[in-house]
Amino acid sequence: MLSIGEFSKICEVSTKTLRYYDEIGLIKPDEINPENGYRFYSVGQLKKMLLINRLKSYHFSLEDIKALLETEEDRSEEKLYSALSRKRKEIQNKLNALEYALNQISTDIFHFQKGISIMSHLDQIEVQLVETPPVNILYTRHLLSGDDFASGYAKYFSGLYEKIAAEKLTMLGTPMTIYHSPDYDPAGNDTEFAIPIAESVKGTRDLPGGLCAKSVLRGSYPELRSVYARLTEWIENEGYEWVRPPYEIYVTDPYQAGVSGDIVTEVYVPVRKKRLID
Amino acid sequence: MLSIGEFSKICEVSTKTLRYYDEIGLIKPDEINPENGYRFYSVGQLKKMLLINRLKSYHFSLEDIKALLETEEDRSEEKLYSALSRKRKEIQNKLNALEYALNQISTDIFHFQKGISIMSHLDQIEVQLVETPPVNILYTRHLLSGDDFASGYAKYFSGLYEKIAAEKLTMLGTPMTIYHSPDYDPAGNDTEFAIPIAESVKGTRDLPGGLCAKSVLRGSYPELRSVYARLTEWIENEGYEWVRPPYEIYVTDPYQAGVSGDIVTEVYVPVRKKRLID
DNA sequence: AGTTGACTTTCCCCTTAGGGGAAGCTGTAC
DNA sequence: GTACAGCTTCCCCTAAGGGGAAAGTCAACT
Repeated sequence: MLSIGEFSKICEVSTKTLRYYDEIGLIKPDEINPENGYRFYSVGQLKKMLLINRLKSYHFSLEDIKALLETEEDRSEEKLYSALSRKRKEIQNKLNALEYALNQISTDIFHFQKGISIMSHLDQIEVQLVETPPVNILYTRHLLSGDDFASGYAKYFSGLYEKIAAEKLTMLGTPMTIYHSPDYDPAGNDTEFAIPIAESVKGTRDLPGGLCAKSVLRGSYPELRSVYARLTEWIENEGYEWVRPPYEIYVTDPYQAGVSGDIVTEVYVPVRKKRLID
Repeated sequence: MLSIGEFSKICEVSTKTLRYYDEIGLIKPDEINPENGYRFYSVGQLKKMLLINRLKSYHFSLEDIKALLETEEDRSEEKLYSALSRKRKEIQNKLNALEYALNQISTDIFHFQKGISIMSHLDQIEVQLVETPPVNILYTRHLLSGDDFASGYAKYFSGLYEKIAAEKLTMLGTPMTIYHSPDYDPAGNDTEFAIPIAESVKGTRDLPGGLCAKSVLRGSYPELRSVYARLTEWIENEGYEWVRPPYEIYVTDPYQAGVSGDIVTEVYVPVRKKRLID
């Protein structure tokens, strides 16, 4: 039997943590002295504690770890296996995100050394005023949260493509997304996926044309925020105002373009001249 | 002027978040209608908000971001530059940790497919009972937290090496670490760095010899916990008990060995035969 | 036998960066 | 006039413990 201090030292887990794990039922000491309440752990529990530590290093939550460890013997192997496989994907995603951040911060540092201010790229974004024609679109509209944007994009557009193929419709342009939510909600945003087509069948609608402020982004999607910011600034400076939801046209298929610099996205904000208040 | 909803949509920041940032003083709306309390943001604030988002993606805390943005104009550039440089190192470290985790989880999954249980490597660790001679060590003892273990290791051992060189002392072995803390504390642990030498000068002491349970680790340091767990198990099974703090001997210099498999570490736990309670 | 210091116990408050939801007010579109 | 969308404040909740207080207990050393 090991006191909490000894157990703590061997596993490199603080006694605070051990008491907390006892409290939440993750790992309870094999024996508790009923007279003084002292916790005692068996050597057999060392292996369990190390497993907990390992799963923690894979970023499992304590709740998940508890559930995995409580699974009955006969099913535990496969359950752990599938959990690990899922976690590996998550780790890979985090790794990609960190690599993106590392790249960007390195670029920022490089720019600093050349005397370029950090947000100055925003002023370089060009805005045009264009008149767009109305267009008939095949659409599908869903609540979509920021996390599964990539998967939602893939799912809903491939649904539209299937329908186009099945009903032998005529595509007139590249896919686009229309943002209806009045504000940003991490839980989900009202998003319309659409493709311009020739035929007015069921599931299509008219996207009205009109005056738009337009910018073209050559780069990856996180940079879209800068484009919107610049468009908004331009719109205010030139005395226009937003009239309908903005939309994006994906000129290049993001699944075709490998390098992010190859991705071309057009951003449109429908506007009208603001009437001066007298 | 933009309402909180418009500002939220453009920057992809929830209105909850914007109110929170207002509350903590990170970014306050340029104008608040005194009659109804409605928040209004200027287009000029879009750039600031995007900068906040970017710094957030670099894992700066909101407090740090606030401090960076509040710095007076003339000093802000260099301050931001040094903060970015520090953060880049942090990101690199996180990236390395994630890569390690990805490697390990992949190994676990591979083992699963071959039917090898996840913690079974622990049972493979061999333990010997050895009699160690007393040895004279040059030492330095410090409180050291888990985070700066690597840097502390480098700092304190190079200090010892310098002294050995300066005083022309005779090294009798590779560096070692003795763990005095009775339990693990993330804030800092009582750790002694030592090198066996021939001369009994000031700054040396006698490390008593005696019976030890010993294991050899060929692998990276996170695996040490398994070694200690196995040693503890062995010690209890064989009827021994811990008598003094354990220590590790770094047979290979970790700065020389490139691949983690090349690193050899000996772990010693001083023990004595347990007297049976009659 | 007494005392000291190390070890353990419980208890309470604090952390980050907001999310969820209620209750109530306001602005605009029909 | 009346919906309803949008805005306000207010309060509670999160995950994984850390810090520290007050008090009880153990083992070792006088």
